Amino acid sequence: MAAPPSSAGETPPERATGLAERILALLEGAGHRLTEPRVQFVRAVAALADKSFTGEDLYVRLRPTGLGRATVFRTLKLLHDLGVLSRLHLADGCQRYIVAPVQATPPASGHRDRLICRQCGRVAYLDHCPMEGSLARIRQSTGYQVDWHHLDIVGLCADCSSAR
Amino acid sequence: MAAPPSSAGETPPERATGLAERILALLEGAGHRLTEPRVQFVRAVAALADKSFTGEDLYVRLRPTGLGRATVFRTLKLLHDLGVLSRLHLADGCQRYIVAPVQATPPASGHRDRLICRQCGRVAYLDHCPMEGSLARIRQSTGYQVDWHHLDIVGLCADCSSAR
DNA sequence: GGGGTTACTGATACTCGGTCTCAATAAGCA
DNA sequence: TGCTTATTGAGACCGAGTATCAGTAACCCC
Repeated sequence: MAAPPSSAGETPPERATGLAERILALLEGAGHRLTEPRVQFVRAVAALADKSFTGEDLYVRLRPTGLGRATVFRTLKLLHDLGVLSRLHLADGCQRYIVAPVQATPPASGHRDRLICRQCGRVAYLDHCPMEGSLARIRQSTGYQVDWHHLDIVGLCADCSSAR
Repeated sequence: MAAPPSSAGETPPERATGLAERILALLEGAGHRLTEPRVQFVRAVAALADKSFTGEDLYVRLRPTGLGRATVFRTLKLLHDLGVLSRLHLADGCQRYIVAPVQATPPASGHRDRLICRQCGRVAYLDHCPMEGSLARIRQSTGYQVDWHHLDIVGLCADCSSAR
């Protein structure tokens, strides 16, 4: 169920540029240097915003520019630590990354539940956590003290389901 | 957050034996041979019921009996295909297995949501999916056609939280 | 019980996704 | 300009799991 390799449906250039600039500013603000390989990496990530991708996807995409494998995974980890990227864990065990949503006021629980399109890899976020009302009930019925939960919802986005 | 290697809190021998017999019967019923290594494997799995474990955990546990690495992963896959085991995907990306709950009447949606204890690895199941009521709302607000979802809830089980 | 067929086994090499190490390079600052 | 240090790419390595293959043993028929 990997996203198709074509660039159809990719983030429009002007939006990607804005996002890349924001990520680069964040990187610089955190005291990291803005090197050429990093700028290329961030641009590639921004072009894939709204979609999920693996480290390998990015490496294949960036290899022609001379970027090394270690650098790709290192920068992936750096952006994840900075909160720019977040990890998805799909049912097949495959790990993918997505650009985390930029929010003025993050939800109190510190997480956002995601919808992933199994066709194009696009990701959407839920405004409200469907679990919110259930946690007290779960604690009562199971005795478990819930620390956090992880919810991934997989389906077809509006575009992909209307394209069928 | 790996489960402690001690055998404290393990499934009681008489329950584990009953479970092992049921799994072996299922294996035989599906046309597979009941070899000595398989019986040992199934016993080890049954002793870990209610808990989650990795392939490596099982291999380490069974290695003294002479069971090979390939056989452990092969049998893990076999039991997973038969529906005896199911896979967990934790937030750290680590994959674990658990003995799937044996039910007279499986839920209509064909899945069960799980609670995992981060201390002892024990797994509990929710009777009702907390997502049930939300799916229509999600479809309306996002346009996504939901195929399936994956929910893992992590916390402390009653025993572990009272032991603190 | 004997023999043939074939599922199953353990050893080992391999794959895949990711990390670690290290010497070379380049960004940033005095 | 020169120094310090973060960053880089190459490549070895790691952990979890899979594929291959020759040997073994379970099962079935006689």
